[in-house]
Amino acid sequence: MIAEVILSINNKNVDKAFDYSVPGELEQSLEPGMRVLVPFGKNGRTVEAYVVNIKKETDVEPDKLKCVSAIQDGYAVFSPVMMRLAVYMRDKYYSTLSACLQCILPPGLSLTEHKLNYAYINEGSSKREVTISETLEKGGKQAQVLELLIKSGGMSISDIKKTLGISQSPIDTLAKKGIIVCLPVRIHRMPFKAEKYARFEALNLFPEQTAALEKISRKLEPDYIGLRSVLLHGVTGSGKTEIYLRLIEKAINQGKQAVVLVPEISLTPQTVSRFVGRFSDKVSVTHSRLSDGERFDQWQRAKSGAVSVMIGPRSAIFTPFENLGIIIIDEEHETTYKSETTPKYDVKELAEKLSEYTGCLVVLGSATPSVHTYHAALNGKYELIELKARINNRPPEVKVVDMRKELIKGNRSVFSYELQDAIAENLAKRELTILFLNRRGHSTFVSCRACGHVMSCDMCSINYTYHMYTDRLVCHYCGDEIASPRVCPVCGSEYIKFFGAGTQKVEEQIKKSFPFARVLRMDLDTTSKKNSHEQIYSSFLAGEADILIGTQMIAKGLDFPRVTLVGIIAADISIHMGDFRSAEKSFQLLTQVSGRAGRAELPGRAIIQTYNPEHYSIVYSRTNDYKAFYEHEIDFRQQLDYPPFSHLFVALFTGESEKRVAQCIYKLYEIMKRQNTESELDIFRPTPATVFKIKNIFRHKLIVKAENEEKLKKFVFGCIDELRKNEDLSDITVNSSLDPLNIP
DNA sequence: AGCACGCCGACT
DNA sequence: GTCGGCGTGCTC
Repeated sequence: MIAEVILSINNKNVDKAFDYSVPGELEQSLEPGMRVLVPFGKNGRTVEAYVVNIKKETDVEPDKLKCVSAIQDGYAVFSPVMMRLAVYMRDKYYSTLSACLQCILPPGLSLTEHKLNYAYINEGSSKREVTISETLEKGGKQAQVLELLIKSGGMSISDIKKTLGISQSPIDTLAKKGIIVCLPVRIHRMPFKAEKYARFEALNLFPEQTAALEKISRKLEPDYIGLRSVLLHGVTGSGKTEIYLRLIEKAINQGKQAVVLVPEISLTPQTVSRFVGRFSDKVSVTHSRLSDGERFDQWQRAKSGAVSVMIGPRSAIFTPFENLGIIIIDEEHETTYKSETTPKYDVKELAEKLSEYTGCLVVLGSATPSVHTYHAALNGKYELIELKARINNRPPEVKVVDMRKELIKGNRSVFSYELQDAIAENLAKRELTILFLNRRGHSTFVSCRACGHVMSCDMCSINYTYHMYTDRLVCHYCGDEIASPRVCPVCGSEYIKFFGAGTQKVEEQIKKSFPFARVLRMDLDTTSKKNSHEQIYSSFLAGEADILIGTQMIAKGLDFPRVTLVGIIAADISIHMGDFRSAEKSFQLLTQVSGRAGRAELPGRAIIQTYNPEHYSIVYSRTNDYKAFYEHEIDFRQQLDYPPFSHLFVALFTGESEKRVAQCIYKLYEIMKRQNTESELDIFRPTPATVFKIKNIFRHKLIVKAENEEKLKKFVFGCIDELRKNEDLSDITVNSSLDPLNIP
């Protein structure tokens, strides 16, 4: 018997199947999809490997053939479907099969197996206990451990360490002395308790929802033939979640399982509670804040059939369900669905493949679908299903305020008169207000009025952001901090101006204008502590504040039922990002934020402040007209031949020496120019990245545009290989991506 | 990736 | 005459 294996070595040179003979005693138990240990190389070092095939014969000469040394887990960690998916990923994302297989496995698979993680008192020694307590240092660490174990009878080692605030060594010593025993115990860590969640009963459906549900659930019938991908385009509050829940219920009733993908930022207890409230302990959740062991446990629970629904970020697509019935991708337009590390997979593409392999249904949901997906839907790749009605409430009334006119009127504050009045009104009515500020790229910068010098971080090409509480300047890329300058470091002038508005400035201004208003702030600074996010949210919901000021994070995932006014302080930011997708991103963000207003029985309104009131992303988000926005945007994309009409390749070269970075990427450019004989590809001159320096590392990028994805991939990766042959790139990091959602 | 093999310069 | 530089090629 011969096993074909892929080594867990992430290198193109060894990314191929190697044959090993299987010793007789393993023949019975070995199956494809298992992890094994094999000797590899001249000195036969032991390497982990994945069995991809089992066969009778091999072409490898008998004297070369080595033997599988051991089986790792005793079961197949890869199903045939996941193996197939890995092969697809390798080809599609230009990666190695090894890296793809490792990406599919949960982190912590290897760690937990044989670790001694549980300790208890050695029964044989209990009689000697007293004697030992004499010999042990009183109040010493070993004595404390012993005392704890006597009290509890037994504990997990990590808990002992946490409770006593000690290291592993006292425990090891006690174990060595034979006083306690350490064991590997399978402890099922639960990241949440199902019984803590209130039951979430099925809601009555509105006619539009019923129609949508019927259309989609037909696709779950065993005899259904046709398109198995759906784009559910439903405005905020149109009841997409109830449709998801009904579809999952149907899949479960058919003995199938469901994967629900949610952007990491939206993976809040509120989101989870809907699913747990409906399906209780059939639901499992993974997310990046879980430990490797906890994530492994959730993976295990899915594999063993203990749960039928997995909620998680993009990596949850790899949940090892036996009989997957449906994949739901909520907020499908979010850019986090594309991985930024190799293999740079796009989870929507993987879902499509899984649907092809297993026949499962794929449902993409969004109030503001990505241009890419909507275009695909109009071209028959997805069945487009729309929900136009908002349940329970009216859409918010959206006002756009031209800030240029405010300046003419003599209003130099961050709030327009209109927004000020609205806030005052809301305070008087005791209704809740959200003020949204997209701080990214619009940092409050500090400059000299005399010479115009802008204070910026020496290590990153980023202007410092002023933090009022600490009266310091902070670089938001590397975290560097300096004291606020009193005089200009260049010309010595005392006229320093603090420009723009950060959330702190907004908070300060609110407190000045409305001294009695109770204000909460939610941004990176106030949510750095664990659970602070949750605390701010619940305190706002409990009515402990009138106004919530925040960045991105208040736009996503959190439900604010009692908010009737949303103020968008500066809508312009995302419009000027120098990326062909900035209008799309801006439209999505504005629509999302305005949609926070008026989610209960109270009507809501949103005020958008901007210097570009005529920009189409603002015009159409004001009227909440997705279709009109899409038409405008797709036209623009077509005229300039941008995606989805073409594919973009972006190479990012980074390194300590700017000269070397520029030189190397220029060499790549020259190679590309030379090889582009048919002029099929558009190759742009390399330029510094938008942020051209981070922590003293220089960044330059090069973009190639082409119609044919396969040709583009072959071409660019071929050129990079060519460059590596001619040039030592050991001082340069090359990061290449195809159709990235964020251009550096 | 890791390691051995191999073919040319300065040294006990 | 050897020690050691890292280019090339192989690993079941």
